[in-house]
Amino acid sequence: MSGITVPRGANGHTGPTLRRKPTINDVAEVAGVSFGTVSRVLNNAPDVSAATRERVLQAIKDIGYRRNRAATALVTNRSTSIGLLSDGSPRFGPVGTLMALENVARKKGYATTVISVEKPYDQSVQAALDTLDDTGVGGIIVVAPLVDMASAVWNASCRVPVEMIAAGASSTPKVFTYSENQELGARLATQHLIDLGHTDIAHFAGSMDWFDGRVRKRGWEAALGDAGLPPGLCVEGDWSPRWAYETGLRLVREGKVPQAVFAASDHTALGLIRAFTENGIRVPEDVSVVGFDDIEGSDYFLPPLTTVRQDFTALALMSMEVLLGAMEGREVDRTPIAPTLVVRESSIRATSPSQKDT
Amino acid sequence: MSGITVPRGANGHTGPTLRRKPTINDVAEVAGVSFGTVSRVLNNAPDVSAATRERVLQAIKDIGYRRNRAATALVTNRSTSIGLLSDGSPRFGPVGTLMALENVARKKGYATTVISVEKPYDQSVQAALDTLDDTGVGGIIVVAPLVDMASAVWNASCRVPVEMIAAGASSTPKVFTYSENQELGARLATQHLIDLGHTDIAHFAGSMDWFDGRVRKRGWEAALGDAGLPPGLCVEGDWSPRWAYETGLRLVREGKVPQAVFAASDHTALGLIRAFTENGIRVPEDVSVVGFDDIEGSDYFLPPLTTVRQDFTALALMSMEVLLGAMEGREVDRTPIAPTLVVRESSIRATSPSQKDT
DNA sequence: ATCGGTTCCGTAAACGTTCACGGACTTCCT
DNA sequence: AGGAAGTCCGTGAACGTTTACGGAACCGAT
Repeated sequence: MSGITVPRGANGHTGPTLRRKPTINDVAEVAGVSFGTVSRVLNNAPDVSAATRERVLQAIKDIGYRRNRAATALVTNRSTSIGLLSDGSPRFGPVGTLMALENVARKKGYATTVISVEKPYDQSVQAALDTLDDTGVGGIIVVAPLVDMASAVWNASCRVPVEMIAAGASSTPKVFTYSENQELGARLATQHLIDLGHTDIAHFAGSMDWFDGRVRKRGWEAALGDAGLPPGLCVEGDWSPRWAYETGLRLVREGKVPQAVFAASDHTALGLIRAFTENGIRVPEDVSVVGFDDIEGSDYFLPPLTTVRQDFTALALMSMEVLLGAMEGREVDRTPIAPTLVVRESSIRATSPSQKDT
Repeated sequence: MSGITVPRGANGHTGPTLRRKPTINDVAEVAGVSFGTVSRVLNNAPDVSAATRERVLQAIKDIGYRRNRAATALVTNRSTSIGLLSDGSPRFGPVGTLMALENVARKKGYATTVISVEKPYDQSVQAALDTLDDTGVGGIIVVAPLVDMASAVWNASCRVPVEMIAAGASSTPKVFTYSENQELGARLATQHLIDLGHTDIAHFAGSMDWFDGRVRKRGWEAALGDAGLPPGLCVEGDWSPRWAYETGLRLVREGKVPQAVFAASDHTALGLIRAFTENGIRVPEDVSVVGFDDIEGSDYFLPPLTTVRQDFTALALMSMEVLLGAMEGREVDRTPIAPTLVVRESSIRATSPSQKDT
């Protein structure tokens, strides 16, 4: 089983395989020109007649020539791929961003190589940045929802431009950031509850280890403050339905269930809705809840969830624009994307004045 | 804004940047040896004394040398990265697989470049394969849940080994497949319902455009057949909660709600549970339902969902093993991973004999 | 002292491109 | 007719490695 070696350059599978990758010289030969000319048509340089260009193009097609990226990268010292760095979490936001990023990169003609990092970020981030640099990326976008990870990025050094997508983190000379305006999203959600007549609005926060958690909480506070409302109950969790369920349970046990709650994520909302429902507290009749993320299926929760949706495609588009700008020395506009509120059935007008009113 | 050009090799940002990437020659110079020797220690070839090796290593560290992958790739004609191809869908299964794949690749010392394809697969798949080949990947894993995409892969040609992760698709000489044993997963789910005493077991299927949809349905049929039970109602959808909700509604309208249902995905289960619950049909008291996927939060659905979980990490590990095997001409074991059933509260023992019994 | 064998290291060619030069034609003007 | 100015194309060097080859220095044995 293990003694079999494959000749260099060959591979085990059969089918319509080429014997050897054709080079620029092969093309030159069949087209009857010099390799220099082929190179010119490849980079569509001006100094080549229409006739020979046609001939070369035909030759390229005939023998199935494809440009060797390694050779090109070697001589030009610039690359046609960009690096993506993320924490390994399969969470909704990061993954959505990643997918969208790959999409726009491809459409702009860049390949993306992604690598994810793990827990002791101080080491892993620098290593990942280096690996990415090795593979010849022209720039790097890091999706850094965790503040630990972000500070590792700040401390790291890198030859190529690094952009960080991190809600509410600040730019440094070395790495600049871009993000959705999640604070606005949180304000939208809270304001919606306020507009519905609620005055006792609690927050089931996400983890404060995440920028998203921090900034969503800040938005909630701000909306309340602007409306002249006292800050409601705020509990800080870890985004999980489990945590939300358990603290939801605790709240009903202690008789502290609020009139309305802004949950930092749809998953959080899911957990607390279960806690309430299981105890005869109806959503939205007894308590309104709004989530954040608009994950798949949130429109079919019981009840369908009012939530805020982020536009990952727009985010990806913009941040790619920003990175490309940095790579080419351009300056680009960097106003953040605004999320939108989507109103469904989990939030409803306050019927009675809040029980807590004096 | 556009007249500014950056000197070649430089980039806009400041910080502890290196002026030029040090080469093997720079190392040689500070170590006082020839570049050949440096190359030897880099590839830890035997013919170098401990003393000079140490000196070279120190020099490498001192000037922060890193090997230029493009140059290496150019001369060795083998690469240290593998390509990942997927459809762009952010669905649970594919994304989970992708993340896991990246993880094991990294741990094995391979970078991954991912690219996703869009609708007319006949063209886009071949193009993507070519692009991947261009970037110098040593092999490609395509996550092909859609049968259209898979056949595009079958028809495409590629120099490097291609592996497809597609449940229940067959291998061809050109591309070999690997997958979880999802049919087993579906059997497990259905058998669970049978063990609970249900005899009228319906299937809310996924899309038949997906291997996963096909194979999960097959598993349901097989389990029923093996138990000597008549095939129950089967409706084919598109995985969405919306579809499941609406056909769930139709079923109650037509008085056809079954005793138990195996839903092809958790999202499907979510939709149909809402349809039932809204109409006073209780889950699990009136109808048991089991899902498939174990998505985040399914343990906090109302009620917590019995479902089947796939081990993406194991899947990724195995398929990487298989691909690496193909790249190196080895043969490796290819028995599929078995998913596991996770029993929660949405499925319950049948109380009365099925209403449909004659 | 000479020789064969090790051990270590330097040298040159090659990988497939890009790019700056410069040369051979053609064309057009005076 | 004799350039000058274009137009098109070939040539050579370079990019940073790997690898095969060969040579210098040393060793112990004759």
